Amino acid sequence: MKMKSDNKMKILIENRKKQILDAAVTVFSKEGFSNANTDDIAKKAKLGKGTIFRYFKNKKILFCSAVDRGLNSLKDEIISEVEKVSDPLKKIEKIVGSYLSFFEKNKKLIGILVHEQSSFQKRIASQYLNHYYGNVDRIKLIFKKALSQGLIKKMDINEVITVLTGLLNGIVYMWQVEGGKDKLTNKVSVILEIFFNGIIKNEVRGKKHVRVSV
Amino acid sequence: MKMKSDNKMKILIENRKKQILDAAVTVFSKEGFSNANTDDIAKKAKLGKGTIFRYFKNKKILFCSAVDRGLNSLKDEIISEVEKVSDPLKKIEKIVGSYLSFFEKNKKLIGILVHEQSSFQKRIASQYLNHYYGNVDRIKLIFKKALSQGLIKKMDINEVITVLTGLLNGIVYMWQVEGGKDKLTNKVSVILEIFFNGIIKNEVRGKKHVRVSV
DNA sequence: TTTATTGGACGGACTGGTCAGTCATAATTT
DNA sequence: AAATTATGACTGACCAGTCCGTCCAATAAA
Repeated sequence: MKMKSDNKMKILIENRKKQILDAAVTVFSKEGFSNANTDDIAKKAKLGKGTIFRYFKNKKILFCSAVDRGLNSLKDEIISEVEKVSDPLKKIEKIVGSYLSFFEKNKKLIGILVHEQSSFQKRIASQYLNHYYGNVDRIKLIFKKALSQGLIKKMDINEVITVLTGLLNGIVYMWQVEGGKDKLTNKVSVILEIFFNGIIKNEVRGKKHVRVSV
Repeated sequence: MKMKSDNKMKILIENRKKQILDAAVTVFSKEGFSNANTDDIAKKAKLGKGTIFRYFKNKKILFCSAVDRGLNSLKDEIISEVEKVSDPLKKIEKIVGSYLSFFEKNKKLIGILVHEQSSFQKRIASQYLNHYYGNVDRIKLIFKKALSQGLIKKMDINEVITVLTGLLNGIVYMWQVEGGKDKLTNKVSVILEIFFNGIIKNEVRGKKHVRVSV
């Protein structure tokens, strides 16, 4: 029985998988899940179609692997940026900055994440929300610290985080819909200015009273 | 030669179309464009498949018609709410409130709008952005007035609007992903508080300086 | 009023094309 | 030469859109 050393083996397999995932990301991003066809992915990866299915049991698993790889690297990047500073407000700045910078560098992923929601509502519940709430827990700690240090107003932290994450997702999404022309990271300063200080003039603040009638 | 009066005819056709669109919205929302099959839509509409295609040339046109109907009624609803008040800040409140309230009432549409982006990148450019920017122009006027009345800080209005619309889209989207449990309109007050006043405590404002490093 | 005629609305079986996934064979590695 | 890895033609399922037969309601004829 011939056998490569387990180690060498694993590296080879990982390389092949990476090669396939890279092709898959490109095609899925352009075509969406249903429209993408596996022949195209194989062609793009310069492999036979059979090979694709040797490494990923089926199209769905291939797609989900691409999503997971993306979400994990997003998480890693945010964490490593946030750790660079200690002040809670600075950490929030880092979250916003690294989130936008990540998607600027990984534009193709945006399409894929949208498609995931579109094609696998079920999976969302488990996988995406896990990723998402994994991050949210970490973010929550940062806000709690900001609150205890008296930096931010007394507000429901969960609601504030919903607004921030919704805001980030929305901006990234719209940027991509509009064609991703200008730099996404240009928007960091406006986002932070509004999120931290709001749009209302200081002189006016308090005079006008926000009362909502839906 | 027999012929119903043109008028009666038109009403009949409109009813039929509405019946089909309602079924289509349900199925497309649940399944997405590619996954939805026209047999199911026909069944849901209690019509034969042939009939569906008598009223809508093909699946794509049926889908787009559903999107258009939705976007138009969203636009109508926002405009009618905004017209009820004259103060620019109150108008902004109305935009936020009616936007969320619309999607709370038309939850199925959220899925469909996501799918549109997912399935018809090309069409987005024309149809959706038309709708979108049609609204944006109207919103821009409101912000300009707020600015000229000295209510809001001197900021790039386009950027502010990007943030607001991104924020709204993002919140609606996330709400739906999470299952649309609690009332979406509950979030109006936090959104406005943050958008108008920011999260930072007044005492702290200005001391801490926002400086972004991406 | 009753019966015949007819145009067009409707249904759903059918078709032609597409594509995920398989498998028998070929190539390559050990 | 044995074992492992790669390949791409093939197949069976699926589904948008068609097409022809049925049915009904409105008019005309009796």
